[in-house]
Amino acid sequence: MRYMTSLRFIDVVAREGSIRKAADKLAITSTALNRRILAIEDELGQPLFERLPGGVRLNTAGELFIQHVRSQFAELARVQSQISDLTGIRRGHVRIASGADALRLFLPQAVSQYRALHPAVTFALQRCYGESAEAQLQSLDADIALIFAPIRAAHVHVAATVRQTMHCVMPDDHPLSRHEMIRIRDLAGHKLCLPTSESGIRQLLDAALLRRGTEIDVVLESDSFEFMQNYLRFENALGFQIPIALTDLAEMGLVARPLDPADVAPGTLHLCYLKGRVLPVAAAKFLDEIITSLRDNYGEAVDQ
Amino acid sequence: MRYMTSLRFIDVVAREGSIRKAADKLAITSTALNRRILAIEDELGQPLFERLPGGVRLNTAGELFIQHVRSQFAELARVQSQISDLTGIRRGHVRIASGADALRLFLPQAVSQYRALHPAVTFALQRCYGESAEAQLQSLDADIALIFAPIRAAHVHVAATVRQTMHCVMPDDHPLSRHEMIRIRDLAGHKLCLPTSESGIRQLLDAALLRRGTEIDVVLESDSFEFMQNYLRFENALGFQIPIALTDLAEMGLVARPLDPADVAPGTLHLCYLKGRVLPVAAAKFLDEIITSLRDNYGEAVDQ
DNA sequence: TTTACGCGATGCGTTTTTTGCATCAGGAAA
DNA sequence: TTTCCTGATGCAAAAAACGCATCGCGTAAA
Repeated sequence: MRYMTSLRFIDVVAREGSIRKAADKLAITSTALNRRILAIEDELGQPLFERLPGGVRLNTAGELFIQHVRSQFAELARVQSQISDLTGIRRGHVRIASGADALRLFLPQAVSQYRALHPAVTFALQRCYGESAEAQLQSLDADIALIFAPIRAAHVHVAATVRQTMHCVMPDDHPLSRHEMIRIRDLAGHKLCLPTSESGIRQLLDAALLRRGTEIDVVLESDSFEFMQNYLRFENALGFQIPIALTDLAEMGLVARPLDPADVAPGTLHLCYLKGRVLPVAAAKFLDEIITSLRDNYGEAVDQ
Repeated sequence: MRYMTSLRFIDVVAREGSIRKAADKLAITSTALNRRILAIEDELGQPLFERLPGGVRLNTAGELFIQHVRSQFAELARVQSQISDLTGIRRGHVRIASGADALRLFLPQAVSQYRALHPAVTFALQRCYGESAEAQLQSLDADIALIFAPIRAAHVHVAATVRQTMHCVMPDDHPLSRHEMIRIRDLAGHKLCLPTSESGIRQLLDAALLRRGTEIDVVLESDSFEFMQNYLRFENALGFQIPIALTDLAEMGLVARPLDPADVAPGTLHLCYLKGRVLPVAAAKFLDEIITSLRDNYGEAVDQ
């Protein structure tokens, strides 16, 4: 919307930390941008940015204002989406922050299914870990977050949760594949591939290993599930996954076996949005779809 | 704020129901205003107003949008107020919708007291009855409402309540002035001045009179408490008031006597704001002041 | 210490946008 | 039918935004 130009500009300047860089990004000259900002500061009666030798930075007033600006954008998107819905055509843009787990199979399916019904709705999917997902919800850069990690922030509303039992992934001829359920002590002596320490899976495993005092042999660490899953085929090693991320195992000659919940506490997948926020129609309806889908596919999704 | 010009214009057009009238009010030509509206409708992708032969009227999309626009104004005011507070000087504008009761003495005192501490805060006081007060909260034309009537709307948050026992006001030489407490049946045979039927006082009285089946002699009806109070001095009649509106009785040769609560149920004065709204600093702090003051002066104010 | 570089601020001429005037088209009421 | 109101539109003038060149200032490299 045209009348929000100045606000959009201010947002970019705040993100870039520099008027000149923001001007480049916005394809205008720095002088024009600078004057817009001066004009708004003038209207507000006080500066929003402190001028540093290397650029600008929001001051306290600026922090308050930028929060307001971002909520205005989110609100406008919501109203536009609501208005579009009046005509019968659902429009909108849904921004999702998700861990790599759900990005593998669950979200691609869910999004394509939704887009089949509502082709005018577009999506943006951002891969990220727990804390940054919460940050993105708060800065209104994401509408919905789906993360496998404990929720720390009080300003996040959890719309649904799903228990996920940790699974061990291995080539189907791996010795451990004969076990129906795997104990932590069984891992000793085997080669392990682990996600990096930001991952919720890794954190649960680390906690379990520490508790049991098991010595393990980590041969590979990666933040890419896809890489690890492919890697298992070449080196006869063990990977770890939660059910929502399990995909294409049979085709790749892999199998998954649950870890004994007594050893590794099942983690919880959280579906969240910013507390107090009214989501745009498109996002709200998509959220409903995911909740249903989680419940259908993984059992005990809990509306909250 | 300059960037909100178009939104302000749309708001006025919606209120006036006519582009030309709105243009007059805004001191621009109707063509300029018309084009701004067409531009916004164009950007939104659909009209906000239906064109009638006698003007324009919001359509469904317009209703949604205008609500968004008004909440943006309220939000901006809140942020501005919050920013001003950072500098130590509290600025802002507080809009209060109140019944005539509290406008007599309580609010004048409260406002002047607050302005003595914060001279940069300005006030607007709108006299109105229960339902319209609720409407003004919802349309964001008022920040705070103080009304002596039941709260009907679910979207209103009650910040505090005060019980108010109905009082009978009369010249100090009136025969009933010898009673410590007045029963409904005592009113028979006396001349009564009653508020109009929109008033909460009148509604409580009507209910009581109906229940007791008392025949009364209404000689005067008015929506002006000041007029009625002055009138009592000339015709030896009875008026009705709640404690918060009692003022200057002795100087005017008047006395007040409580009506028996068994006859006339005590009413409740409600201090409210729109549910879910975050008030500007100035309004929020003033609200706190009023709550304290109500509690100190009228006892049992209940924070909710 | 000097020099060079990057930053935001500002004066001035140019371009784009907005506004006002005159006018049109169409419905409602006299 | 006539009159009066409404919103919409073409065109010229006024206003705002923009880009260029340049300034002052602080940091960092020479």
